Amino acid sequence: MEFQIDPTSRLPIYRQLRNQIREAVARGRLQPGARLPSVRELSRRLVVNPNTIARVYTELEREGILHTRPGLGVFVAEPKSELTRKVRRERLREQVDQLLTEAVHLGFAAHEVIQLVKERSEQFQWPTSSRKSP
Amino acid sequence: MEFQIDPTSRLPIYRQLRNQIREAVARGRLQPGARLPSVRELSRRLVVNPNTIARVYTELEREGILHTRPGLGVFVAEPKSELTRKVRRERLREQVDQLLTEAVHLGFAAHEVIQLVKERSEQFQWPTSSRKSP
Amino acid sequence: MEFQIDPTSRLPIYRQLRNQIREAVARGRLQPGARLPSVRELSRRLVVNPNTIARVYTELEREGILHTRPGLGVFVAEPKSELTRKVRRERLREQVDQLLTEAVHLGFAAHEVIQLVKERSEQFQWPTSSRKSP
Amino acid sequence: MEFQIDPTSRLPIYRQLRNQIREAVARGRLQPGARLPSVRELSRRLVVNPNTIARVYTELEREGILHTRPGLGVFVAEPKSELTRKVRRERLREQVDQLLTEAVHLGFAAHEVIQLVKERSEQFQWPTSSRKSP
DNA sequence: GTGGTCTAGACCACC
DNA sequence: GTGGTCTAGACCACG
Repeated sequence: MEFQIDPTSRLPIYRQLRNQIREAVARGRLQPGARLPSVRELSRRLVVNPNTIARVYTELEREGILHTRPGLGVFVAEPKSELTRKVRRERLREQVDQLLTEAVHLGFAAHEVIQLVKERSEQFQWPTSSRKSP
Repeated sequence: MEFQIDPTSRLPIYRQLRNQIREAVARGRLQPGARLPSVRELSRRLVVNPNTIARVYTELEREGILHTRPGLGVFVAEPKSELTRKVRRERLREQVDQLLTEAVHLGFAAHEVIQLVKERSEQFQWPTSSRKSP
Repeated sequence: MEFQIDPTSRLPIYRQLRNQIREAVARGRLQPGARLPSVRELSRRLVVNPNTIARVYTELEREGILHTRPGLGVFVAEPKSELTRKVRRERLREQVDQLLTEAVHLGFAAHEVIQLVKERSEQFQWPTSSRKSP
Repeated sequence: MEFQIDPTSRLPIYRQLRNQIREAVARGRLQPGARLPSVRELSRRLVVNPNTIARVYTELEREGILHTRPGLGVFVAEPKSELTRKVRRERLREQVDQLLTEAVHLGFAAHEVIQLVKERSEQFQWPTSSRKSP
């Protein structure tokens, strides 16, 4: 996996990296069980303080996306969602409204947005029916 | 227009207000030419520092969403996007990928996301200009 | 609120503090809306690095127990649980089994444990029926 | 006895195994006098470093739960607690408060916790000694 | 080797 | 004033 940090971005480094890992997992480019670079290695590679990398890994572990095996490294966790259906639904709705707001201001038409969502969704790895979710 | 500040949100006040105005415009609840409350009035109504309100108006003016007519007030601007099609398309794609990433981690299926986008899009006011689909 | 750190404990400082805040909230000694000491103040009081205090506050915010109002301080959040009933049940069961294991090894009888749970439970602030939980 | 190591757990291996043995003894699934697998054998079975197994046995021996008879193997010790009633009581109280704190934050009611403690307690093997209730 | 914790001190955004 | 982010560098626990 290639991760990239833009130091000129107003988005904090740890958020940039966190987003990239989240997306890589969602696309299936990082499969469950895959090992991520060690804190120290990624720190050297991105020229970022090890604490910052560790923070990203810790946060993603608390989100249930990664898991740490002490002494061995950090790995992609099996997907699971422990949140209520209601909460999950609400979060999704917020994201959708945010997308639509942006789309209107960018001057797109509704059908263009829907079309793009359909296209891009093919590049993501959607949960199978056996997925553990409420 | 009723704006609401949620003090329990981790989102800064000025971002909450900015988002609400952006969304109100995108939904057509604030039409081009509509006058917004004065900085002083909104400041009183929301119990928020006037500097914070002024900052929001300034930022939205820089984005081309609002327009200040000195001595008269702040108004919703005519929609226009000075960005090239390529840049706008790229921004939309980023937003879509972000939505899809979130959706996967929340455990939704692709068709559920598409369905929700369709539903919610009916509540927004899409441009009527001569813009064509890609 | 009086918080106390035992530097000789094998439990990390941030965990000690985190547990104390969690318990204070659960007992109702810290009510929703109450303001906690600022990072810097608590840092001085406990002679602990500000980063360590900030870490505790951040973690408890992500657990939904505290919330931060930038520039104003950190406050106790309204109680809510976004987890599935199943997950919550499972977590409780684990805690109970852990307690019972400990009790057996300490040489207590079952009725003594149950009696103590009843007694101590009166000192905690249990959710009301209107509590938002799945 | 079947012991299981969950490599996805954030709990160190030696803690997982230690907890499982403690719990098995408390439930009576490992009776006093029972022989545990040798370090070497358990190491092979769980695919875990022998040092890690040895560490667990050593710790549990220090706790008085296991007893090593050189050349013969490791055995479950007779239950005894050398702690004063006061210390034991205090430890139990801490565990109970920890459970109740967790329960409140998970959104349970007091009677639900008490009910679960009663239910689960039937699966444990309580001391039959002459100890009396307080 | 791995990650986890803590300190010290800097700079920024928010109100 | 408040919290948020980042760096540098130390020490410990784990396997």
